[in-house]
Amino acid sequence: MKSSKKYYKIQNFIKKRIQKGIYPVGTYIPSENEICEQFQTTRTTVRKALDELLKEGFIAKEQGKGSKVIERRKSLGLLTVKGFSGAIDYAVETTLTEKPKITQWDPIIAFPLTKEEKKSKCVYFQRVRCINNRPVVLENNWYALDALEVIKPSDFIEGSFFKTLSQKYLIEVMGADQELRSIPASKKVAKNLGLKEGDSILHISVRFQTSKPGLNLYGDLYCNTSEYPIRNSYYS
Amino acid sequence: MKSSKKYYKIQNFIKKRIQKGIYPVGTYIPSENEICEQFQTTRTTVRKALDELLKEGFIAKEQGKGSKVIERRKSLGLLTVKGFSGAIDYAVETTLTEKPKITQWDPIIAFPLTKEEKKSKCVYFQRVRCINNRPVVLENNWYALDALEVIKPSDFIEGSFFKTLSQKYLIEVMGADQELRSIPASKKVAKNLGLKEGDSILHISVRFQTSKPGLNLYGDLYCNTSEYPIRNSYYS
DNA sequence: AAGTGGTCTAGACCACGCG
DNA sequence: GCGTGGTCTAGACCACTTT
Repeated sequence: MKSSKKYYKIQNFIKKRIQKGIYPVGTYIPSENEICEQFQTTRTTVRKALDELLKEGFIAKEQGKGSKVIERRKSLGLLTVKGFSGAIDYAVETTLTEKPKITQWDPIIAFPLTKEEKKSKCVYFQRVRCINNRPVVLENNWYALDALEVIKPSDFIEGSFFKTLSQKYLIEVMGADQELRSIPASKKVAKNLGLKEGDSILHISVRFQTSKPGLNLYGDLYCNTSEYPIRNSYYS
Repeated sequence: MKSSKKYYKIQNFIKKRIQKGIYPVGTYIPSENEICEQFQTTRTTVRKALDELLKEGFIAKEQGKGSKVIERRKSLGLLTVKGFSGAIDYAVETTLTEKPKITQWDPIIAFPLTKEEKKSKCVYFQRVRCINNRPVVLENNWYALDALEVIKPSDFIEGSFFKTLSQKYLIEVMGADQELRSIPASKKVAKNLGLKEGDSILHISVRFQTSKPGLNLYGDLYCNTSEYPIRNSYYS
């Protein structure tokens, strides 16, 4: 039951300190030798722990210098607006257009809910992402109330739900499934995005899995891609 | 000057044998101890080599059994038609509508070409992907002639360019960048996909990076997502 | 020169799958 | 019981960055 692996303990110890901001982004964590001493172990074990943190995207290793805390990579493959996390940065502003509230599950959700989720009420909120003061993405989100309390509007960190999860609840996004469709805009969505009814927009249904058992975040996004395409990257 | 790392040699040795089919998919590669003996080294080094192959998606480890050769994961995040690599499998048939031929670079390519690519002529081909005999995706592809000879139509393995690259040339796809836009169908594209002009379709611009230096594959895809959405998944 | 991470050795014991 | 991969020890030397 208890994972008594030494490298796992080290890995979690450091991860928690990163999440809590004790090792802030951009700084270096203690050297491998220092960690060895602290945990009374050998470099092989410490390196295994750091390798895991590397895979999870918490640190980057720099030979001759140390292991640097990095911004966790873009919520793991979340499709991003072009430039959002790239070199040419557009200023993306997020507005909370519907504050988190308890409601029923919306049948529009494209993924099957778990038994536990079906039994639970859900929390819903809506955001609009703007670039240059023009709305580009309309985003609806749901999660199970049984898995996480209703988040307060003031808790959104820079409009980001994931940053809130990570920094306030120590929960990380572990993976995502997405479905993409090109559709004509409905009257309602068109109004929200400043478009005409029938204009081509991108509809994304997404399910994010988190490190907290039972907590999935479901999303329903409408994107105006005419000016800012949606982009994503992969590497191995 | 020791030219290369031991684990790297082992890694490449095994990778080549997998690519060549000496270790077919589904079989087990030699045990760690056997590899140790063969290369006169220790398990630490062998395990480092196997860890790399694991990351690259060539093998899966099974405790108590061995390391099994697996189907390389879905071209690394290539967006796939729903069900294509999932449980409910649609039969996707690929038709080569334009055979590979030497031509000029098309300005529609959404990514900047490298200096070497600009100097080179390029190879172009076009395919249509059908489900239930109905066209769903129209796909244009380009690559630099200087980086790879003109591939023969008969060399396409199950309509797949990537399988051809892997099995015939031992080249693997290492990563991809994509841009997605929702657009109204042009007359030409509409005709190819059996749609009306102006219908909403998904336009994907993609650049695949390969393990062969200088070889990138550029793609320009038009997808009818009304019936079969495009899907992708991530995990960490 | 000192400190960091990268590679490697030569062992050990454990957990798991299977006959 | 045996072979497999998983974890771990206690060292060594190298390549790289900084002082």
